[in-house]
Amino acid sequence: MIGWVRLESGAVTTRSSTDAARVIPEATVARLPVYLRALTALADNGIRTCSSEDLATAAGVNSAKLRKDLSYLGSYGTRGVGYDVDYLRYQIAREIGVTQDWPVVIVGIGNLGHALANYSGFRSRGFRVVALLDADPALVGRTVADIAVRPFDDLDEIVREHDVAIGVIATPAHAAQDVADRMVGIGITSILNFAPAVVAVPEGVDVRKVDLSIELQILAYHEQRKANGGAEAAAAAADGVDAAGGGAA
Amino acid sequence: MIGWVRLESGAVTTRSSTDAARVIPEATVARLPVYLRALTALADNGIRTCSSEDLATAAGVNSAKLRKDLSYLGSYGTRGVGYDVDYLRYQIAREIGVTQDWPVVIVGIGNLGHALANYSGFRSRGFRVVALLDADPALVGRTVADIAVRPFDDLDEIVREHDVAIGVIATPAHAAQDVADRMVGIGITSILNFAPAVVAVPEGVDVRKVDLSIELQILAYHEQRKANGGAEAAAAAADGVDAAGGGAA
DNA sequence: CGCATTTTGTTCTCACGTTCACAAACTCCT
DNA sequence: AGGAGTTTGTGAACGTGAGAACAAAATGCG
Repeated sequence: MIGWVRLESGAVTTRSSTDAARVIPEATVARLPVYLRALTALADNGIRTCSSEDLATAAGVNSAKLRKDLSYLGSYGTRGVGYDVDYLRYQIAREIGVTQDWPVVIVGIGNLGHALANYSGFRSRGFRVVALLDADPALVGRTVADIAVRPFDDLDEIVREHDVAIGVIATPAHAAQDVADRMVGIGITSILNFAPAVVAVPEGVDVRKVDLSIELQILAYHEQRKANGGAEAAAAAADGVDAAGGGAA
Repeated sequence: MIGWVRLESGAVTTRSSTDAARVIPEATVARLPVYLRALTALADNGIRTCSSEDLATAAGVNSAKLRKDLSYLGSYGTRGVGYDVDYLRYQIAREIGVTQDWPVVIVGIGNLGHALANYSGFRSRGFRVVALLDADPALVGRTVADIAVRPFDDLDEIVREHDVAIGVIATPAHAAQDVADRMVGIGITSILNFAPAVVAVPEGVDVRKVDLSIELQILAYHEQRKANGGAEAAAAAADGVDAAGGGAA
């Protein structure tokens, strides 16, 4: 009976190139880029093979979680040996979709937009900034990171021309929803929002939010709890609650 | 027997000013700053009272979750009426710890560090940048956001002088672990890491990681799945998996 | 005063994510 | 070839989080 449950033997592999029961949990998806980076670091150090323990250490997770995460992609390791660094790296990159190049537009070229435009990590990881947009006429025409800033109204044209699917919002909070609406209207289906505001989008559009001050506030909360070394903190620590959450990596 | 298990009846309320079984789930802690911002927005619009439904909409969550989150803090609403905006705002701010001012240092004044130093959202939310540090002598002495950039070696002195508990790392990846070690060594217990690297810290130190390209990679994954409009995507959609994860806000 | 209405706070159930523990599978050595 | 040693992949137990649903408490109206 157990033999029948295994999915990668014989008949099943005759499916299309991408294989069977492919529902990767969101938590796993969020860690795949971390593994990818760790593998790249290992490869740069000339390491050809690694165990789940090695990779887990490099990625800052425990090895059981790593193995389970990888198991959602397929069986890319060899028991008793470990993983081939380059092979696994390619498989993860393919799964995430960074073997191809993704064009992105950045809207809002203030402090943060400026920094994002100059951030080399995008380019090196499969993302290409095809345009910088800003509604402020004073900024339009300036060149940032070798890219000319264009008026926000050019969004339609640019998105159509480059077939852009991913947009980055780096505007002040009050402009964020308008920008998002406009992006969605043109067919952008993934948004990375740096503006400190909640943006509502229709179903089918993904939004991820990066909020600098929220991260600090979360740290402040834990910091405050640590500082209150009183009775309640002690009680919490006794339960092992202290190290919970964003704790030791 | 069940009666004995209940924790908040009678005697327990005679504890110290902060009340009893105070274990706020990490997921809730992460949302409190969002509620805080939504409340501030409501207050700015002159709204004095709101229902959980109103606030939930403003914060982009559902009202049941909001009420449950708030219930961990205490009973600050009035049944049949709703919440007093200012009162609730103060309670959340106090819980997070942003009624006081938190001094922070930023290490690494490159693209991103520059943007962070200029980010007004920190100051307005209870965080004060007390120093900018960089190891590069060429940057030291420059002024960014009205703050002079100082050599990294001044870290000890600055942290002691201002009693800094929170450090921000905005260096290149290869320097991140060194900076973190140094920070931890001086007594910093909360780190916000923008460098694209995993930093290991001892227990008791909180690290939060903000990684721009990882966020894009997560979006790329979902984008790729949407694009593969084939059989597997259809099967996933039938399960309602499509909108999962970072989906509609 | 009592009743209908509103809205909170809480309980219950289910789904998701993490961790443990172990069998399966591979290598290496004798 | 066979056994000892390694390491993966996964089943099962556990803990946390989300959402539905409802009881409790407040208001307002007749």
